[in-house]
Amino acid sequence: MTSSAQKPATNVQRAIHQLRDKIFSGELAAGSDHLESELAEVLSMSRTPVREAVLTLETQGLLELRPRKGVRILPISPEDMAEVYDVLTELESLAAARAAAFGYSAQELAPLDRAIGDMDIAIHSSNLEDWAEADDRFHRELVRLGRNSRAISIVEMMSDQVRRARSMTLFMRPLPTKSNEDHREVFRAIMDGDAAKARQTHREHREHAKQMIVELLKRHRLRYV
Amino acid sequence: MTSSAQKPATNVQRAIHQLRDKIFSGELAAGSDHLESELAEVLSMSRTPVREAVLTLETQGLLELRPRKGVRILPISPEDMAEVYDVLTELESLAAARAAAFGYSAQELAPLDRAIGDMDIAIHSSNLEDWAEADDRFHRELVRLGRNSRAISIVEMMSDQVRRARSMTLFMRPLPTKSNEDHREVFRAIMDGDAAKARQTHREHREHAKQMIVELLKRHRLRYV
DNA sequence: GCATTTATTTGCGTATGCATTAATGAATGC
DNA sequence: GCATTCATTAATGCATACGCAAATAAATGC
Repeated sequence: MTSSAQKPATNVQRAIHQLRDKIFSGELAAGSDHLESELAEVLSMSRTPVREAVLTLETQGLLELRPRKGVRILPISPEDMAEVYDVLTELESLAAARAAAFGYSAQELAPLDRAIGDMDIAIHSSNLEDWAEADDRFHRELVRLGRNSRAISIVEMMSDQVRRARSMTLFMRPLPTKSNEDHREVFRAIMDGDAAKARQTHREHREHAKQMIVELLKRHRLRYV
Repeated sequence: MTSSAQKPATNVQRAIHQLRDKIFSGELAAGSDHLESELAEVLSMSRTPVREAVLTLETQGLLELRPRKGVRILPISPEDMAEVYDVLTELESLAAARAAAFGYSAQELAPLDRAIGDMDIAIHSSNLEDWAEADDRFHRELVRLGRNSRAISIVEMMSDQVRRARSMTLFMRPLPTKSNEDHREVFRAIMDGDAAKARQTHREHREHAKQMIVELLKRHRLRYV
């Protein structure tokens, strides 16, 4: 569920996909270094497509190329996460405002509503994985409704980082009950076509989330690094 | 002045640099298609580094890879520019707010002030190129002061697009006298540490700019495409 | 022993060649 | 004359090979 989908036709795409999976699963641990040739062997293809994949992943902020020292899977510091969240906050809030302004029908907003419902269910059954999945869905759908392809792809990149950080800290966080009230409020503002409120409400929601996860990451770092 | 700087050590970097220049100068025209081998010949290097450069430029939104049809230099539609400006607006406004909150000293804000002064001078001598250069400088410095490396690099990409659009429409626009009043107001808010005002003022500034350039692009398209 | 120089290894950047497959044009049937 | 199939062309995706330069190890001088 971590990366997009389909059957990758080319080796470069396969490499991107598989490397992403390995990064998200932790098989390629944050902070670890890997030679191009090593990755090529693991993926059983030549260095060429691996190199190209790695270049792409570098621009996506998942890893870093350090000539002669291999590619380094980027760790996520609290400072990084603060940056990521600030960017996310701005672009998602923009999307919320625009979504409200577009005046979508209830039907068009159904996926959003459904995601909120699913989060409720997950919270009641204390299923954090399900909650995280539905939360992702909510945010992705929200940005999609903002209809800005550049914002969409930037947010996607930032969300990747959030997902990585969350996977390290999911077990540490309290049940996000308050969070879903926020979602409902954003949803209502969009339904009502209140752009300013949608923007502001969502901004506050993300600012809380930021504070929390940055805090968790700091604690996490203290314990493990 | 279009791309960053230094002496590129590797061919990939040279390729990126030179291709960027050719795109910005119009030597590689928006909408035109080019084979990898063709570009390789022009840059007098093999296809390998060109391919890698092209992959990078694709993620930067300057061109598009269309297998078997060559790489297409992306044209800039008014719709694209609206997207670009919306993203820019959010991230720059964030930077303005943060800059204000950081409480920079007058000395630290000097480059900003200088850029504003240079714009004044350029406007009085009706030198649009100089004005554009100083305007870029102002915005780049502003974002830098926001101290968010992700926002900085995203804004850089978006600014590239703006610069391309501007180079097509610079001669069509009125002298941006009002624009510099905006800059001054943003500057003052930052000096005063008024984050909310800095954010809001800058947002409005960018929204005006967006409206104007999108309008110009529409006219431009009508005339030339 | 320690520092400095020299030798060796090895990873990367780039060039080159080939197989695949999409696009183009020719040829055939209707 | 038009559509469909087949052959041809050619651009790409990838594998492979190689030289260079950085990093490491070895050797030499002190």
